[in-house]
Amino acid sequence: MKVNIYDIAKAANVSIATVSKVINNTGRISENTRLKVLEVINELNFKPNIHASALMGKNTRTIGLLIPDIMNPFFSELARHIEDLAKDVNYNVVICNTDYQSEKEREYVELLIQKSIDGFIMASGFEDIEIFEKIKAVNLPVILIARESPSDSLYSISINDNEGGKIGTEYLIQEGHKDIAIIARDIWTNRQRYEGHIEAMKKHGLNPRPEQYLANNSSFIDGYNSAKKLLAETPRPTALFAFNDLMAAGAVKACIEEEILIPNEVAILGFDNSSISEIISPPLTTVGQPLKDIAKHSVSQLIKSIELNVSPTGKEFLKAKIIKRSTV
Amino acid sequence: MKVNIYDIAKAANVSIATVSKVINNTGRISENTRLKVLEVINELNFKPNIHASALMGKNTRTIGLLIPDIMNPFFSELARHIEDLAKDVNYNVVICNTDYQSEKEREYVELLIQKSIDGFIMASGFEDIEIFEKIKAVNLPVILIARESPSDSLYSISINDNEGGKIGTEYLIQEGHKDIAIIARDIWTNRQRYEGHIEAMKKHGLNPRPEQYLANNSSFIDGYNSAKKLLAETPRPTALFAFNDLMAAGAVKACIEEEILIPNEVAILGFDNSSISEIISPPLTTVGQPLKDIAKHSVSQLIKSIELNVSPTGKEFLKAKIIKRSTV
DNA sequence: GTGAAAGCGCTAACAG
DNA sequence: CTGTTAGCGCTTTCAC
Repeated sequence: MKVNIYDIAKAANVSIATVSKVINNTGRISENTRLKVLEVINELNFKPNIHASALMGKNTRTIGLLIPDIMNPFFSELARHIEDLAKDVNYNVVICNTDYQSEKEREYVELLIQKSIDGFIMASGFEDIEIFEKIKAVNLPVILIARESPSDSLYSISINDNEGGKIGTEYLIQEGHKDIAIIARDIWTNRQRYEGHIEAMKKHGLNPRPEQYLANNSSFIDGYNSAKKLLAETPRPTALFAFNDLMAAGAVKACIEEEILIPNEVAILGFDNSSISEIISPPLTTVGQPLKDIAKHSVSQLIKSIELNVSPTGKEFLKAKIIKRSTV
Repeated sequence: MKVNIYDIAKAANVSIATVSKVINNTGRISENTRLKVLEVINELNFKPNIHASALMGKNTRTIGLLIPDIMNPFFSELARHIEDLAKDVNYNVVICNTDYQSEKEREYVELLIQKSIDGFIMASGFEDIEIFEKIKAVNLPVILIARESPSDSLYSISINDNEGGKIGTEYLIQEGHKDIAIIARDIWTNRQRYEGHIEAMKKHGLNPRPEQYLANNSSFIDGYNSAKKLLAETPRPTALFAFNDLMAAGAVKACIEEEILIPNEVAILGFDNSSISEIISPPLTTVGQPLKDIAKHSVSQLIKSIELNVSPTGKEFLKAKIIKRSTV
């Protein structure tokens, strides 16, 4: 029922080696037999068994995408673009939700290595560097995205998070805000952004607030809860800078509930420029990440690494910029 | 470097056949050697090569998930739950975005069949039934979700869309609305919902509006555009029933822009009860689909089919129900 | 209970 | 240019 390379060889009156060669475009084959074989392949609708070639060390044409949570619109957009791009070059992507948990990151990496996928695109927290050793050990390329590489031997493509925190804060200051509260959880990228925030505040002679990470998680409800706390404080901060759009959306909701006018009574600045920022009302002013570019660079870089069998290294930084809408 | 079954056999002083048996819990093995082998496996951190077993016809422990668009929160939630559930039983899921295009559906199915994944969960449009024949031909189980099975030989788990359209409309009527406009695009599920809507309208002696499918797509912006058109009509409909939450969110935005009060001047009813419905303001009243249950049933059913090698058939219907929030 | 050996479908020397 | 052959790492009879 399932047709294999022997069936093709027989039908084309050649050996399986010849068939293999035309499939892979290797060796030297006369145009005549090449055409003949191709014709038979087409006729019998033959698709080479990927597991057999994988056994021989060939690519599986699937890549792994590790993200914290596909329900966060920033990551679902990223995933969408990556999947589209991968499909264009005939790769599949298996998606893994890590919730920023090292344990899950480890499990997924091991599972995917066992399946000998061709490479990783990773957008999780990765506090645990040991994970990367595992991947290096099997010589698989990995691209870190939306998070600067923690090591020189890893290729990363992301914005400069420190600068992101800085330009967001500068913009808020420029709009007249002096008392800015941060809404975020404690993960690597946020620590960078926070530092940028502090630097900007100091540069302008302003005092950063003492609390740093009010939330234990990064979703809508965490943003909402953090904002509720912040809005109850006296003096009330005049601006809320959330380190992702989902949390910013939660803050917007908190303000609406408390009947606090945005942006007049409190300004809200998000981060990411994910689809949610245009969906909510008022639409969110946010520090935009070049999502599409991140996706594009990461898959083209990864595919290149896979097919040329080289390991990319270095850090690539893309520009974040303020996307002005209605909440600041 | 990579340890294989021979290494284990040698280290445990048994044959590879024995090792294979303890891995797969097949045949008869004395407790002693079983323990011994297990110990060695652990020590050497041996993971059987999946491609080799796949070649022998075993499972690959990966399933395919075909959805229209991961950026739609309904599907990203679905995907998240499915992925979590799959991970619990050590399965990976490869996600494919079809945009409701038969062409893409076909390509993905062929690609995934070639990779001999173990089964499909499909939530796309599938106007083209021929796709299912392809899957049947290789004897792979498939679960249709969020879309009633078009054929008796396919297992589907979904709400009854006709009823969903009906209860949404009934609710709107009960709240005093007589002029209800539909916001949707022309796909199978929406046709069912639309029929339910018509039936409910007629039952109450009301005239359904003539336009059916204003949108060519199902996203936020399509909902927004459709709503803009509808809001400009005279007489203006008093209620907008969008067939997904994202479009409903677009309608909400359109109303806010036009300074039309929700729900006093126009009511908006969504469909799905996806996360977006709580994020926007005012929060969306919607026809809720039991997303988690759909996810749970579909993966448990699929895994069962895979491991018992049976093909599920029949249609399973879950209940949709009105989730009251603030837009009606 | 355990092992020898055949073979899953393919690739890659190597020989001709 | 083409074919023979030896594996890749595993499962599965079938003897013992």
